[in-house]
Amino acid sequence: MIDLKALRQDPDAARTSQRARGGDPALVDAILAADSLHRDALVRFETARAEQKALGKLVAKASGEDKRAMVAQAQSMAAQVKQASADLEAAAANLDATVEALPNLIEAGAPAGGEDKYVVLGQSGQAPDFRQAGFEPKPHDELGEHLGIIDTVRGAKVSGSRFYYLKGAGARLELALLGHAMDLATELGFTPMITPTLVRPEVMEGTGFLGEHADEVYFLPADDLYLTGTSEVALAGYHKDEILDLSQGPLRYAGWSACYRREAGSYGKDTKGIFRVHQFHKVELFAYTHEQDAHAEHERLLQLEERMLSDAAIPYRVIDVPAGDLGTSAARKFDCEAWIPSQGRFREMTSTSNCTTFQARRLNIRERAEDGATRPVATLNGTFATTRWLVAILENHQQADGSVVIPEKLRPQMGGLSVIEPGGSVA
RNA sequence: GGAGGUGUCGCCUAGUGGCCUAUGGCGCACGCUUGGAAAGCGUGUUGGGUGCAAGCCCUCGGGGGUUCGAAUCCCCCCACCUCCGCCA
Repeated sequence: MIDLKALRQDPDAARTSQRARGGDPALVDAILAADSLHRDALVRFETARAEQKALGKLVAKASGEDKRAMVAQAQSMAAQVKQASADLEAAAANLDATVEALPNLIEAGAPAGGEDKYVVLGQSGQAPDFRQAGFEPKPHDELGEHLGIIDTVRGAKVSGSRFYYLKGAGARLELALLGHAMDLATELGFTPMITPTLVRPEVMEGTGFLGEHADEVYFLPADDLYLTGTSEVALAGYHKDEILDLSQGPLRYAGWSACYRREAGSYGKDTKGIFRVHQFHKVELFAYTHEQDAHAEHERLLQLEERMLSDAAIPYRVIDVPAGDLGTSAARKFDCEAWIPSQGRFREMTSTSNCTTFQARRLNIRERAEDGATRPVATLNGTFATTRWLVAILENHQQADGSVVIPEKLRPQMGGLSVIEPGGSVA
């Protein structure tokens, strides 16, 4: 939800943002019109209600003939209030629906335009030169099968396509990766959290995942609960309807959870292996900050993601995601993309978004300003490690014989194992 | 899953249709007192929205309903507690 007050003061900023996203600037004028109608309806309702209250007090004191006359008067007043209330409700619903359609205002500096207008901000880590080593790199699914650590055939037998088993050293590698991510996040001042993955509709709605991502989401009608595609949902919902104290600095959480995605619009894309699956695990960083600190926090989240990618020895580049590809809540988004040797291109591993106050407004998460009034906080999120990273680790660290060297930082959590060999030891 | 109970302000609590503004206590804030403090005394104190402000509106777990008028009566939902059943 955008800031209506700011929109009234500077509608042009919103129009400009809409153009950068490839959206419709006329939406801004529709909101202003709906807002004005709502404000009028509010005044009418409040006036009628005040009158009714005053009259009620007189009725309470009156008796006999007086009272009967006044009750009659109060009855007609009640009808007026009812009408004003209905009008107000309609105006509010109309305003909500109109405002709902407007995505967050983009941050200055975000590239304008669609998906392909991304800007590469930097690159880090060395892509392995397999040609020089004298062999063709295998895709991760082949490596996984060869090593006996990824079983998509049985995954499909048991659960359908895009399901898999991680087995032996594969299971351990994921635990090591996510375990290391939790350790590092904790060391960096994030509170480790294991979050619910089933949430109520209002939480799903509030975090904005029922908008454009609605058909990506699993729903359990028997219980009226949604399966979350990221712990961002539970971490944002955590402080719903609360007034936070950020005087000691931002609230930072690292959420570990299973993630569920229907991948409805991706038939035929990334069908092999575990790159795009219905269920995976993820450690997500989440922060609540003052609105004015959000930009700095966003840069910090990006740095931390980069540090984690380095720990996992994954070569990557950073892109500034263009406005047209930001999603509803984000004002700015940076993705880290790993080099995937078998595909000869970079693929998304992390994504960090600055949602400014957009998400917090919907979820009614505020803080106390110096003058005692409340104001919305900013929320930010970023990927810290996921199952998908195994793809990058396996492919970039494969050797000619199909074995895979485990990144040094992950070895302690794998019992010191340094290489995954076919049918080899797990420890 | 079955039966019963509870939900009022930061905490405890009064309040079964109108009593000016939802009790009272604790806590908290400010003041008086004091060399300074404690105690004592006095004042203030549900929260939220909107407005420069005065003010106005909303708020008794949430949502509907009855009524001129609802914390109070009715319906639905939610959370918690007790007992029974089932279970990793």
